Amino acid sequence: MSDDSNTKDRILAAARQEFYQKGLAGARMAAIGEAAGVNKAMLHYYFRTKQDLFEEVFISAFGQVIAPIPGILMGEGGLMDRISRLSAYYHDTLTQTPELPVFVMNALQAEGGGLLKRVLERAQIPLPQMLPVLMEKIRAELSEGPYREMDPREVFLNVVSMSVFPFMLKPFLMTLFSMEEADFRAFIDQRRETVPAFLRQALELPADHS
Amino acid sequence: MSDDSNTKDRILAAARQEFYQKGLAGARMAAIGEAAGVNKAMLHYYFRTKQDLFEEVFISAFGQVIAPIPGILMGEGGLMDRISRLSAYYHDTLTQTPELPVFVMNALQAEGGGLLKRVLERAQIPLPQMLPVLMEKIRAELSEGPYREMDPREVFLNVVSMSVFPFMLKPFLMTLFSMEEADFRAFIDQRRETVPAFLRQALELPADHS
DNA sequence: GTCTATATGTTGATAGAC
DNA sequence: GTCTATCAACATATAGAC
Repeated sequence: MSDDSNTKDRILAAARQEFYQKGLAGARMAAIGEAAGVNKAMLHYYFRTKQDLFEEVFISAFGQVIAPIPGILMGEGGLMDRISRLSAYYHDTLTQTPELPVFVMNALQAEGGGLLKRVLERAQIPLPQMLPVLMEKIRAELSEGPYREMDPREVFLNVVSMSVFPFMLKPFLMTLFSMEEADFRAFIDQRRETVPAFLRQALELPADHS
Repeated sequence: MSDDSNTKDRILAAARQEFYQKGLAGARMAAIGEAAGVNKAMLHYYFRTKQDLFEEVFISAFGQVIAPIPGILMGEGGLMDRISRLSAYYHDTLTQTPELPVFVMNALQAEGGGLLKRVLERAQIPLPQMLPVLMEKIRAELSEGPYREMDPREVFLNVVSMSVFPFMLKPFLMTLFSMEEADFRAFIDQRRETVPAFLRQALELPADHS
């Protein structure tokens, strides 16, 4: 697939770096070419325009963020187990690529609704169709199991918020808490355990003492 | 202060709109001028360069996001009350300006650590000095009150994550959950109550039944 | 497929009249 | 303070040789 000896893939990898950090408007085709070890002209040979190259990168990033959701949340195990798996998935993905969420959300905010619609059509992403089913499943589990009453959309939202947002705050946290790279890593790593525990405490009813 | 009959303030207001949505690189000086009802040249008359104008806007946005934290979390009342007030503050601010967090975090990611350092020096923001005191206060309250053991930084992080991140997901949520503007508003408004409740359940120890 | 050279269009910024 | 006119500096994109 993404072979580094393949020119097209080297360009894509370089474009990812550049777009992730600078966004569509801030990215420079020359910088991408240089990082990929080829001339600017090659970028246009493989991907007609900057916009096209950008959307290729965006679709892949977008997929990384939302494609795994249905598989994880509709998969095996109890509700809390699946929630923990989703949280762990984001933790692992974003540990490797912490710039991902800011890139995606900034693109969505800057390029307007058109981008999202185009991407949902082009890339076959099952989430939009799955989501109502998913929410109904969670709603049913919440009302059966020993859980507090909650809007299933809010459960979903709280899980994602606590799992993803701290990575976006990385530059923030490092400055405010006087952290080095290793400190941040240690801090964020402990959340791999504490986030699911926190969610469990918030969602589960306390054991009956009678 | 920000008087609409004042040219400088009209420019600042227009710049905010433009920078919030498009970021530094994507924003156009011509667009800002047009929105402010003045010529491009005026922007340079009041704010020498695009970069200067941007940093003016960024500092104000950054302050809106973090300046109120010490006052709220060091203020009156119990821990849960102050946490609820912080959550409510973000809720109200971001209801009016949902683009704010993506703008701030994108700027931080794109412009690198230099921006943050410059801003913390220029704008007198007390948070960095206050934060250790704040964390120690929370730590003490957690160990005294009927709360679960937790890293106070994580408490802080979870509060902010659940309060802020959903606003960043606005375009996402509207598409995925098939919401109109009014639907989103209703959904996010209910969180003004449910988020503090969720946090309380996660943090407080269940009442003793004996 | 890959490069050099160049066309073409924007954009931030300034000079200077009013 | 505000405008018009203009400059200089990129940056994307293409043409064409190898």
